[in-house]
This record gives sequence, structure tokens and C-alpha cells, in this order.
Amino acid sequence: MAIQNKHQEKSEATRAKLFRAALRVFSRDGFEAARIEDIAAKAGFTRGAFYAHFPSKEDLFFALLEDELRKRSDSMLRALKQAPTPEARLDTFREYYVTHASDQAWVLLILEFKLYAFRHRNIRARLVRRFRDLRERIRWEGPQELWPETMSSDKPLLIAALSGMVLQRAYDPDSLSEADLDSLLRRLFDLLRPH
Amino acid sequence: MAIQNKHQEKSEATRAKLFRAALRVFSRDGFEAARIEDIAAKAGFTRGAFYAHFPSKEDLFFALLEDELRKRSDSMLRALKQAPTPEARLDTFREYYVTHASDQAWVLLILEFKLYAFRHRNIRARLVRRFRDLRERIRWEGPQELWPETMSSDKPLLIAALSGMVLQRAYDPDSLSEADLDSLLRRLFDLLRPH
Amino acid sequence: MAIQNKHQEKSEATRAKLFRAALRVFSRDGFEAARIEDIAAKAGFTRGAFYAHFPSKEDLFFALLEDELRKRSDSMLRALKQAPTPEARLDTFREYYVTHASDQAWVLLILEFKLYAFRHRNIRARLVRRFRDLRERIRWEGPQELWPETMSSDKPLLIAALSGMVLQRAYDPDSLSEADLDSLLRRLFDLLRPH
Amino acid sequence: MAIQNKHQEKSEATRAKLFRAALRVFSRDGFEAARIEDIAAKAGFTRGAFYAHFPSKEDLFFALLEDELRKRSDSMLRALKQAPTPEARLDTFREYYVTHASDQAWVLLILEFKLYAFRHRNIRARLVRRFRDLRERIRWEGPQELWPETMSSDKPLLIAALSGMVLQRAYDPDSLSEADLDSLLRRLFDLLRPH
DNA sequence: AATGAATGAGGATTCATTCAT
DNA sequence: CATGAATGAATCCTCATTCAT
Repeated sequence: MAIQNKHQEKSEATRAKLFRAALRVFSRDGFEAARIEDIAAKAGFTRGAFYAHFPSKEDLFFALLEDELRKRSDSMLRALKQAPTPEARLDTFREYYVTHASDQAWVLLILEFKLYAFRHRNIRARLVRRFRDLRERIRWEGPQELWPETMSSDKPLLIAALSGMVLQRAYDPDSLSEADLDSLLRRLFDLLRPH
Repeated sequence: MAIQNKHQEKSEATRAKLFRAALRVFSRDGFEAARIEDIAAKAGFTRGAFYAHFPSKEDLFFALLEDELRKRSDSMLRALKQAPTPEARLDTFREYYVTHASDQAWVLLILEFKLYAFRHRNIRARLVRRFRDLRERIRWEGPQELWPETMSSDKPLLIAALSGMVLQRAYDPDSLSEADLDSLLRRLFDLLRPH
Repeated sequence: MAIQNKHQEKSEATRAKLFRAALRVFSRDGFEAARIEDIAAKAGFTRGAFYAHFPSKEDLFFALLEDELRKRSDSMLRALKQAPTPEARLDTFREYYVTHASDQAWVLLILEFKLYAFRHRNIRARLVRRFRDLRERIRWEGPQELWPETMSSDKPLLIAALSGMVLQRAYDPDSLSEADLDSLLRRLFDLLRPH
Repeated sequence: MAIQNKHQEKSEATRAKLFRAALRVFSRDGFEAARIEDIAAKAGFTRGAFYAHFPSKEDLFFALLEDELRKRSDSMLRALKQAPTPEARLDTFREYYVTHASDQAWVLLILEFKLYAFRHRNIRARLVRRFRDLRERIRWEGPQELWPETMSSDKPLLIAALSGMVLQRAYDPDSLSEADLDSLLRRLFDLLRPH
């Protein structure tokens, strides 16, 4: 048992390291150009370790998506649950959304997932479903009665617009100051959800 | 001379066909996954013809960008010049912008250019400069005195946000109706340029 | 007739230019790496002109060999015929041989022919025959009765050794001064043909 | 550790096989015409294995040079050290030199290296230096005080002349009997180093 | 004769993946 | 679990050659 757990822990740690590395490399190079060897190396391993944990590059790609989505929706639900009023929840939600702007790697990775899904029919449905499940989860596990009806249904739009802008800033930071981006995101958020 | 022109004409026609095919294939598959052979075949040629016109895949990529940018800014300047009043110009500009939403291939290609520039330091400056030149050109060749000061400076933001949303629609059309997208783009346009 | 001759002359001139260019390019780049386009360009034409005169790269290669061999053996025979005594002929022959050292392009081209022949069974016999014919021609068309019996039979050896040394000097001139090379060639010549 | 060694051993064995195959193929086909696939196949592998050991064809080419030069100079130094007198050393040296004539593959490979260096400016210096280091090594690691001063400085000439003659024999064995070649090499050796 | 556009075979190289250890 | 050697499919690119003009 103890040994089992030791092994499991070690395994889990390796997976986590690979995820961390993959997030960086996929975001930096894109799915196609990302090399398994680079991911493994950045995690401190060689290719073999990668294949001990994931059957293929694509599998890592989507396992990474699941993992991040789970972690991030958990964290968001926690935050929402601590908000006492609908207004507070709206603020929480807005902050959560706006904060994305500084998480370039993750936003570009979402872009990458969507591009990949757009380009691979067989994957598309799976990704769409996955993102919808996430929204449903947030809607239903969140404090329902107080939740503005259409709130989460607009989130894809917000994230979509934000993705484009984060990419713009990624490739030409001078074209878009951080402050302008922040202000624009807030206005866009409120534009969508007038109250 | 006659032969010269014949050759030149044929060459020009081939280039145009390759551009047309490249726009589709780069947009559909992304730069990395786009195969020269597919582009050539879609244009009705073999790989060799491609290399008679462009030194490499990357060169075609950027020649395509230049070509489209030139054609599109020409067309936009023509439209602006026909607008009699500042209001009409603003409308023209808004329509031009909103119409992008239905030009999925071009919008995704812009996304692809930016991703490529983000990932290739040496290319980045060139692309940034190119897009800025375009904005300058529209600003200065357009009817200057009547041009709202900051109009074109915000265009990158609009296009950026729009890109993200077009991709969202590309991979999951159900998440975003055409009407909603259109309405959102108009509101976003006016949000940025209040008067 | 006049027109015919004009055409013929022009054609002949083009051939000559192509030969001159080919000698340089084959010698500089080697047969494999030599590009038809480079040869044509150096002669002031495009590839088409090349194919109007030679069916293939290999054909040019051997036509060039024939052409040079003919020109050079003609010139040598002329020189030999002017030598009044056997001693003078020997001197002429020695000078002729030693002078090769400064004709790097031609010597390296001979090397290239031999390498090519070594590597292409079907060509080998042809090349061997061609070089032998040359020697026979010099032996028989030269002033026979005065010709040292084994003279020309050793020439391949001399040229062979010289080729190696010219290449040595080509790639590392410091390893072998011109004077040393000259002196060595003379001694080698006399070593082979003692009298 | 054990695994390390196993891997290293296997790697070393593969490298050695690739070297052996490369020596044959480069010598047989020349650098340009030599196909990676042929080398790999002759060594009993596929192309991939080749690229696991060498970054490119050119790198193998020069790694092969280094490897052979090291092995051959080691063996020569061993032989020289066993020679008791200067005369014996001279004989050893002469034999070593003359024996080259039967090692066609290696001699033609040297020719190929020099041709390559002649045609690639950036490589030239490296090759020149490498061959000089070898001569220095033989001069200084050999029994110095007894070493005829200029002995090794003439070796390039000898090898150069020999290369040309080996090629002559390679492409037309009938033009030069083995015995004649042997005898000529000996006379040439003694011609250069009179005592 | 000469041009230059287009073909297509050929070969170097990359890299996801497999497998023996 | 992890290593790293080896595989082999995939793809870029070069260039001799063909052909319409």
C-alpha cells in the first residue's frame, strides 16, 4: 500500500510536471510545432516518460485541457460561493474574466484548442461538449437561484473576444496597453450583461 | 516583347491562382499543417510550379499577406472616398468592419499571421510594421481633415476581438448566431468610438 | 547559304560559350553539384539554350571532354611537329606536361571525369577508350620514328600524379609552393623517362 | 549505470557500423551522390538511426574523417615506435605510405575530402588544420630526435600524387599495373627524401 | 534558337512513436 | 516508471528535363 501510494504519488507528480511543461510549450509553439521532446525535457524527463503517461501528443493536448478546465472551474466555483450577493457574484465573475488577460499562456492555449477543433472534425464535438459542460457546471453548481439567467451563456463570447485581443497584445504589445485592454474588457463585459 | 508579355501574363495568372489556393489552405489547415502540395494542387499545379514563384512556404505566406492587404486597403480607400460626410465615412468604416465576420477565411488567416509572428521573433517586427503601414495609409490617404482622429488607431482592437469571435463561430457555430455576432460587432464598434 | 552560315556560326558560338562556362562550373562545383542553370547563365543564356545544344548534362560533360581533348592534342601535335630533334621533343613534352600545373580548372576537370567514370560502369569504357585514342593519336600522328617508344604510355601516370598534386594545391596552396610543384613535376617526368 | 553502459555500448557499435558503411559509400559514390539511406542500409539500419547519431550528411563526412585519421595515425605511431633505428623508421614510413595504394576506398575518400574542402570555403580551413595537426602529431609524438627533419612535411605531396594514381588505377586498372604502381611509389618516396 | 513556365523524381531532414532494457 | 536507440511516415525543397511559345 505504502509503496503503491509512493508510486502513485510519483506518477502523479510526473503527470503534473508534464502538464505544466505542455501548457508552456503548446502555448509557445502551437500544437503542430510543439515537440514531445521539448515538453518532456522542460518537465525534466525524456520522451519515454511522456509515453508512459500519455498515448499520444493529441491525448496530452486534451488531457491538459481537461485538467486545466477542472482546476480553473473549481477555483471559480469556490470564488463564486464566497460571494454573498448577486452583485458580488457579478463582480467576481467580471474579475475572473478580466484577469484572463494576464494569463497569456492559457488564453493562447484556448485559442489553440479551438483552432485544432476547427481543423479536426472528429475532435470538434468533443471540445464543444467539454466547454459546454464547464458552463453548465458553473451554472448549476454555482448558486443557482441568484445567477443571472444568461450570464454564463455569454461567456464564450467574452473569452473569444478576449482571446483575439490577448493574441494582439502577444504579438505587438505596443498596439494595446495593459490598461486599455483592462478597461476595454470591463466595458465589453458590461455591454454584454446590462442590468 | 510579345513573348515577354505572354510569359508575364501567364506568370501573373499562376501567382493569382496560387494566392487564392493558399488563402484557403492556410486558413483551413494553419501554416504548419498546410502542405505545399495541397496549395499547388488546389491551384491546378504541381509543387514545382509553386517553387517557380515562391522561394518557400514562409515566403508565400507573407506574399499572400501583402497581396491581400493591398487589395483590401485599396477597396476600403475607394469606398471611403465615395462617402460624402464624416458620418457616412463612419458608417462605411463600420460596415467594412462588420462584414469581416462573414469572411472567415481571411479573418482566420489574420489570426494565423499573428500567431506566426508571435512565434517567430524575426518575423514579428515585419508584420507589425506592415499592419501599421496599412493603418497609416488608410488614415492619410483617406480624407484626412474629416477623419476622426483616433479612428484607425483602434482598428487593431476591433479586428482582434472580431478574430476571436470568428474563430469561436468557426469551431462552434451554435454558440454564436450570425445575428448575435453582427449585433455585437456593431455595439463594440460604437463602444470604442463614441461621438 | 549565307543565312545558313550565319545560323551555323551563331550556333557554334553558343556552343563554344557553353563549353567555356561548363569547364568552369564543372571544375568549380563537380559534376553532381554543377547546375545546368549556372552553366547557361555563365554563358549568358537560360536553360533552354542549353537544351537546344545538348540532350543532357552528361552529354555536355562528355562533349566538353572531347572538345578540350581535341583542342589540346591539336595544340600539342603542332608543338611537337615544330621540334627538330628527339631531345627538343622531349623538352616540348616535358614543358607541356609541367604547364598543366597552372591549369587548375582543366586538371580538376580531368579528375572529375575519372571519378565519374569510376562511378559509372557504362561510361568507364568510353572514357578509357577516349584517353587511349588520344595517346595513340599523339604517338602516331607525332613524328613516329623519333618518338621514344614508351613515352606516351607513361603520360597517364604523370597526369595522374599531377592531378593529385594540383588538387592538393587547390585546397591548400600553402602546403605546396608553385616552385616546389614545378620542380617536383620535372623530376617526376625525368624519373619516369630516363635516357 | 549498467543501463548507461549498455546504451553507450550499443550506440558506439552503431556509430562504428555507420562509419564503416559511410567509408564505403562515400568512397564509392562521392559525397554528393552518396545517399543517407544507402549508408544506413549498408550498416543495417534505417535513416532514422543515422540521424540519431549524426546531425547531417556533412557531419558524418567529417566525423568519419576524424575517426579514420585518429585510427590511422595511432597505428602509424605504434609502428614507428617499434622501429629501432632511423633507417628502420624510414622503411616503416615508406611501407606505410606505399601500402596506401591498396587501400583504394580510403585514398579515394581523402580525394573526396579535398575536393569538398576545395569547394566549400568554410570547411577548407578546418580540413587543412586537421591534416596539419595529424602531421604535427606524427612528427612530435614520433621519436623526435631521430626523425628526419622534413620527413613528414613532404607527406602531403606523396599522398597527393598517390591519390591521383590510385584514382587512375580505380577507373582504368589496365593503365597501371599493381607492380608498376608499387615501384613508382617507392621511387617517388626516395626521390623526395634523398639520403 | 532561345525563353521561361511547369513537371516530377529524388533525397535530406524532422519527429511522433515503438520497443528492448 | 523511465531511458534512449531505432523506426519510418511525412514533407520540404532542388533541379534535370519537357514543352508551349
